[in-house]
Amino acid sequence: MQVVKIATWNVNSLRVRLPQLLVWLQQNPVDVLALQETKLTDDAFPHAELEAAGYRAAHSGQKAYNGVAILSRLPLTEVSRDLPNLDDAQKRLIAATVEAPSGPLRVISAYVVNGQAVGSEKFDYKLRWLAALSDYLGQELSRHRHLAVVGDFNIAPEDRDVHDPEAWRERILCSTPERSRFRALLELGLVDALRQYTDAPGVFTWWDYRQAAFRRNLGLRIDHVLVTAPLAKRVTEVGVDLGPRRNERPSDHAPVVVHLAPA
DNA sequence: ATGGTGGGTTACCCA
Repeated sequence: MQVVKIATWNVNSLRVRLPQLLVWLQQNPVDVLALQETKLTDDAFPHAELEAAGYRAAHSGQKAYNGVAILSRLPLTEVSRDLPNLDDAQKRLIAATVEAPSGPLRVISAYVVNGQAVGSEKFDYKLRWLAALSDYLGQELSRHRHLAVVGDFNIAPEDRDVHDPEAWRERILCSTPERSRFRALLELGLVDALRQYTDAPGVFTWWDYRQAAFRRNLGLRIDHVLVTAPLAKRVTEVGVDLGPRRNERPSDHAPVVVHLAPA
């Protein structure tokens, strides 16, 4: 049986990032790649280019904003694009079952609401969206033993995930209500794969385009891979690939990659 | 205290 490699990457426009994505997949032939912020309608999704690279894909997108996808070298079944319990026009969630030789793996690609500023209307929408995600994951966990929720959570779970915790204290991405909602996801029975792998501070996945934040490593860890306990036992490696963030015209996020030993 | 950068579209946008 083979190791299964899964990754997640907020590409901030798949139209702009597709060439970089194809290069990255060639160098990092992961089995599954979840994307966020494709910013494409479904009819504009580059299925042909990805198929030529060996990947089929399920996408849920819209014009200009949001958009999530799951790319896979293995068959995808049971694709779902709904977030129950929330009347939401924004395309922020897609789920599919990856039919791996070692057994089915449920993958959910999520682009959590950014929230703009603590206390704003968008912040309220973020908290409601996270509550609906919790409800949905509760249902999914009752059906799928090997499940991974991956994507841009727009939450830095702890101070060690923030370059300057005092400057970010109770600000968007770091506030207590957001961190409580993130902990609630873990309390459903999910494990933060990166934190199972390492206690190291200063592991970041996002750096603002402004103020040369990447060069100065002013980052936050807001992209995550959450796995069920049976999957957590199979995790052998978790890493953030800084390579794509060094590209010209990069996404502001870096990919997170997880290796799973055979079941 | 502000604004900076880079996606998107042509907006009092979104991150």
